[in-house]
Amino acid sequence: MAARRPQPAASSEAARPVSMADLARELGVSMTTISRALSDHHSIGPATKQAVLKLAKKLNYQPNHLAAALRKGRSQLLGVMVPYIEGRFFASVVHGIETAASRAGYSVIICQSNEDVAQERRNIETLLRAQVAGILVSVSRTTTDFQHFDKVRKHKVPLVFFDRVPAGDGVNAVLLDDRAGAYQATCHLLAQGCRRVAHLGGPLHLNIYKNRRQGYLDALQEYGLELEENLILHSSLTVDSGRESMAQLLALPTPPDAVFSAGDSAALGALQVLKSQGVRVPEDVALAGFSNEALTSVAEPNITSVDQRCEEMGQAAFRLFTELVEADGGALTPRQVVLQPQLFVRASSLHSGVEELHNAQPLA
Amino acid sequence: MAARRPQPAASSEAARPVSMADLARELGVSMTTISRALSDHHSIGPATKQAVLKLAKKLNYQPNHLAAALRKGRSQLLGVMVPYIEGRFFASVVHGIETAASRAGYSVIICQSNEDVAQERRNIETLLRAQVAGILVSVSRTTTDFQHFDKVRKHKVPLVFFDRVPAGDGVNAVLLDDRAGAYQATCHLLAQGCRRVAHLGGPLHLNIYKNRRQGYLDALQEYGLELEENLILHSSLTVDSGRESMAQLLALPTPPDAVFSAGDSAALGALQVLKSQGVRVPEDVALAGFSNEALTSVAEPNITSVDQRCEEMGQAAFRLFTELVEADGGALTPRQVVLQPQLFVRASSLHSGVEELHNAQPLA
DNA sequence: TTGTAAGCGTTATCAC
DNA sequence: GTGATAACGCTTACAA
Repeated sequence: MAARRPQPAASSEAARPVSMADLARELGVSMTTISRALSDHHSIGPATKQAVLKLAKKLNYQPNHLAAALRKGRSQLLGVMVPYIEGRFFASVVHGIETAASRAGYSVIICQSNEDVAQERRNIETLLRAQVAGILVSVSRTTTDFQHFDKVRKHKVPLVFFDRVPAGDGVNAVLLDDRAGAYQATCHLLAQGCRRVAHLGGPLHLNIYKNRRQGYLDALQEYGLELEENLILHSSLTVDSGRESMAQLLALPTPPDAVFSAGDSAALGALQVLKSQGVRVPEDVALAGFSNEALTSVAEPNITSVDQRCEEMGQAAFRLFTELVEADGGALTPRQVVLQPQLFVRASSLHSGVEELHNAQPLA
Repeated sequence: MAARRPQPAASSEAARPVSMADLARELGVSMTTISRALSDHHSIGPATKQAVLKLAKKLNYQPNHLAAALRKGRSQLLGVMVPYIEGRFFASVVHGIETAASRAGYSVIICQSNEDVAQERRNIETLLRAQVAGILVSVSRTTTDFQHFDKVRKHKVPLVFFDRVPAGDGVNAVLLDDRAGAYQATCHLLAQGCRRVAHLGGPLHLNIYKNRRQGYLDALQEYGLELEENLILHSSLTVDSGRESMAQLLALPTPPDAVFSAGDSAALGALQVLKSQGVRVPEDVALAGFSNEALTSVAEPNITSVDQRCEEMGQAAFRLFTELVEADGGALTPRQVVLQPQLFVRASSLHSGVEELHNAQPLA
């Protein structure tokens, strides 16, 4: 005799999970019959099918997905990689993905790159070894070289990027129209009568911040306003950098009458400084942020912000994945899905005399 | 000929992933040798080993975890189920688990029960079918019957509960000492000189809220104070219910001089009502919450709160799992790990004349 | 409608 | 130190 069970189970209890072979033996039929009965195949007698199902339930049979996946050459596992899972944005996107995936019979393997390319590379390897049916990824901040993703394509594993995507249009991706969101927010501030709108921007090597800045610029142009360089300040967009930037803006000979921040935390910092200096919000300075974080509804006044449609992004990413699966061999040209953000207008930007809005108004 | 490749690949490109057999054929050695070389087995010549490794790299060989798992009878997949992944608490716990797991070579499959027992049952089935090496779970709010978990034990799959655990001590679990956290927070309020401390509690059928209430009661007793029933209000602990409860408390003949809320959202609601009625916080009413959510540092004044050690909980849960794996057949008696919460004192509860604290003080 | 048997890619046992 | 080969549990082409 050659190979034996991995765990010979020195103890008395064998406790081996029941397999199709067990069911077949018990019922005196072939494994084929069992397989067909369980997978609802058409050529199977209703009587036999019932018998199999009944026995399966009785013996508490659990199909082994690993074995099926090995045989079929594809698993029901979906790899999802995000920079980190904490924080509203990625958690919500993952929620969206998981919900859609589980409905479609997929299980989600979650990985974090921790904003580290090396970790990102390792995760890709791990996912490929796990034989995932597809990979959905939002790239790390430190990723500039995308070779490790070529490997995914080489293995013919469907690959979808979301939110943070490599430059170029040779990839399948779901992203937010950051430019449009920023444009909407800035236009809203201008529509309130503000004419000196400042901008707190993020690092320009990231697409999202470049686009948000562009949306801001486009809005100014739409209103025929001159661009004032010293009203634009770039930073890491933390609460603290928002404070610093705001202090700087207030020190200008002619301070702004509105601020559009490319992030909510910086908007919060700005708000704190404004209040501490006795500047009224929104009367003296109107304020809008980006991301629609929970804090926007906690700060006083509530902060107007651009919602990123996190959950829809997750759903869209999964849908794109399923399309790739269905297209399979058919060389599908890479597709980019662009989601439209939604402006939530709150008290921090309303000049209309309304003191506070508890329920924010989404603006089409 | 019988069975053939699942995807005969009508197109010209076969693109089959390279297997051990391919390496063996190429090098003219047996598969055994390949396997040994790759898994760093002791009986293998250094020369052959190098040759194998080199060829593997050259042909871009990727081990198939599915096949290995099937053969070995155990995978490197870890099932994690939470009620939902959004929100600071569970996201952080999952972060902790994933970080520890990936370091140890495990991949994490994430599931959400959406607070629904039926979904929870389905998820358990899915995880078992995926042949996970273990399951880490925080049970849904609607779970009262725990039979589906018996199935996990029957399959000899290590099972660890965290935070929300079934009653009884027959399970492996990691939990927070909610009583101690509540006790600390209440004692802190009492130490500030407050003598009429109210309590906003959650649904008592949940252990965590029962324990937080108990901690509150213990603190009162410690200070020799009488329990006043009408200072205790139970609700769902949302922002709105916090508002309602606070309004009710302020309407009392003798309103409280402090409030300990079993949740941060309700504490925020209470704060809003206090401020709108011109009651000074903390001078007239001191305030403390539970969970140390991000909002506690956004609200003005910042809200004192009990931190739940989310990440440590994730790490502890994974560590408990590994212990179970190592103990294996050795019938290990179920173990409960209890984590100590940490009080973050902020401006909402400080009578010492300090107006605001930007950096919260953790209290041992 | 049912059965036979090959094969997915790996690991482990035995023999050399 | 190396090789031959069975086995893990499942799906499926083909035969009956």
